[in-house]
Amino acid sequence: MMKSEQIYKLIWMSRPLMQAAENAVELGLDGTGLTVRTRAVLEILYAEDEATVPAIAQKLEINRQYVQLMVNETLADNLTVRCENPRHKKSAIITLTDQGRALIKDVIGREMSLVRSMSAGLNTSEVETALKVVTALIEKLKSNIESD
Amino acid sequence: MMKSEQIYKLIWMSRPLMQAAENAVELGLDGTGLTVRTRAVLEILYAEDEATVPAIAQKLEINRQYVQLMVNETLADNLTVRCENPRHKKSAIITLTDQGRALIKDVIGREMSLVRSMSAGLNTSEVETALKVVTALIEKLKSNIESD
DNA sequence: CAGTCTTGACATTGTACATGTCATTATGAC
DNA sequence: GTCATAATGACATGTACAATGTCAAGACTG
Repeated sequence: MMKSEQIYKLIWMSRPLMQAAENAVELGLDGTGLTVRTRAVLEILYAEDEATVPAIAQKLEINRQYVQLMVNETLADNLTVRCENPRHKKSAIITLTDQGRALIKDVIGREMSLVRSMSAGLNTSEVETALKVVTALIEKLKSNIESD
Repeated sequence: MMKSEQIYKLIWMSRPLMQAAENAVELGLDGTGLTVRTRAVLEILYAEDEATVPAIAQKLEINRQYVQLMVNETLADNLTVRCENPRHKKSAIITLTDQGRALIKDVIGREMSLVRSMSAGLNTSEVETALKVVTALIEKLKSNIESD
């Protein structure tokens, strides 16, 4: 098979991969009250410590209005709180509550141990290469779209 | 970075990859009247020559009712036709019309040439490895889900 | 302080499906 | 053949994940 055919195939495998990944994540979220999307919000806050709604939207590359809805859910569930923003009185800084931090930490921990159990049969350099190739493909696809 | 962290990262890159890929495909579909989904139907028919609606649904791993809608669209646009099925009078075999075949051939051809232009900087063995790793991950994720 | 941006809130719309139901055949077991 | 069961197409309804538009309040810039 030619290289370009393999790349083509690889690109189209992104959908099954994503579906399988999200199904697996969803399973791990069972009982937590989280969805894949609210989980994504908590994950960002866990990594960044704090962020405004528009900042989260930029990270997730989806629009701020929808992120606002997701954040409002996490606020209602007491997983996050609004803190005063010294730079902008109307735009609150969102941070995790202790409860939220514990929850996302637990979720990510369980996901990581699942991944570890899947890592048998794959060696480090192969994974590294795969990561590099996929990163490059995303870059190339995006730049192709913008160049129109 | 540890191997499992890299795998974790790779898995989560499937969404941006898929989005970038579908955006690129959508761009290539501009003016054809096709959507990413009807394109998928035509692609299967191009590869398989013929298929019933339930068979297409199985390939796409989505439910037959939705596939029926997509197929009906392609029938309305004269890209496919219903042929008699000797094995089942009610379930027509769907095949491409000459118009449909020419269209999907052209679309795939343009996609392939785009991929070729992106393949610089990636060598064959790297792509091969990436394909192998991603395939393995999909397998592992799916079997994990089923084992519950 | 006038004009422009940013943010949050809310309403509307769209896409991509899943699910349920029904009538119409088909098929397989007897 | 007959009868139970399954497969198919058609249609209705529901849902998750958003995009888009609009507005008012507040913030920032010159």
